[in-house]
Amino acid sequence: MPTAPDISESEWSIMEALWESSPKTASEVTKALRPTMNWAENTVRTLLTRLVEKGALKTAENASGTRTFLPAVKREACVRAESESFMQRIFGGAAKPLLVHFAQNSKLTAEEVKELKKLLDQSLNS
Amino acid sequence: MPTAPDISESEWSIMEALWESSPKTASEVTKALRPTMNWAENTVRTLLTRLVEKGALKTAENASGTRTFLPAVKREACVRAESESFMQRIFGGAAKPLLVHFAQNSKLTAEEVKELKKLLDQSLNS
DNA sequence: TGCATTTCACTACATTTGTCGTGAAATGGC
DNA sequence: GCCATTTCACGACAAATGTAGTGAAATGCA
Repeated sequence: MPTAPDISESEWSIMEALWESSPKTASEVTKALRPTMNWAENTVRTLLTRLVEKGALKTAENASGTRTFLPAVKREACVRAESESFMQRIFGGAAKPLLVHFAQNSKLTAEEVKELKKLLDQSLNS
Repeated sequence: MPTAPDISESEWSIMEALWESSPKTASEVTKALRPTMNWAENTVRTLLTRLVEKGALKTAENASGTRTFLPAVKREACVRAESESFMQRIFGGAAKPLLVHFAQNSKLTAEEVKELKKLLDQSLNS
């Protein structure tokens, strides 16, 4: 399994677009992101290139001979890596204070609370 | 209240040392961090200076005329800001998937689970 | 088949971050 | 009062990030 590479904030947007649906050409990625990030196509291309260098994306030829991009690492793995590093940085690596923080600072519906409590229980006898 | 400034990873270590106990002189901070980060004193001084520029730290003279540093922003505020930005970046701003992720990926004791469930309940009728 | 458009590989350039080094200025001891 | 030590203010410099621009090459269409 490929170790999740270090993905910067802008790069993360690119990854999201491709995790959501891939493969995509550079201009398709640009279009997909157009509503949120108003990036020039070259900006997107630069980020795509860097992500390929980092091993976060792979490329493939599509029918019309142009290049397409697709994830080389699973979103879940990257989320885990980022989460781990965040927890390390801000909460000294401890899950509990982190969970306390978000439990206290989020407004959740009764439904969500029920669901989370169930998950917490399951995390015990597994 | 001062908006929490953007604090980088290395800078965060400095802040922790000062949140934990302040004021401290530059060399005191260096010594405090020595076990973990093996930074040259000048490195620490640079980070201290940058943090003062960013408004994250204030300075004061101590008895012996040398400068001491102390936080200008509360840890809780910075934690909140970092957490918010992390949640935004990785979980699209939604607390539930974040909590789900950490609930599933952490090994918690029965005690901690109980405590967290209580907090979740409280987050409802508040 | 010649031109307009798209794609790409390079280069660029300002900021931020991580890590110090230098050299002057201030201080504490003797 | 003089020297060794500390403290600081600045400058330095490479890597990572954000955000493109240029110019050549490939393609699609009239």
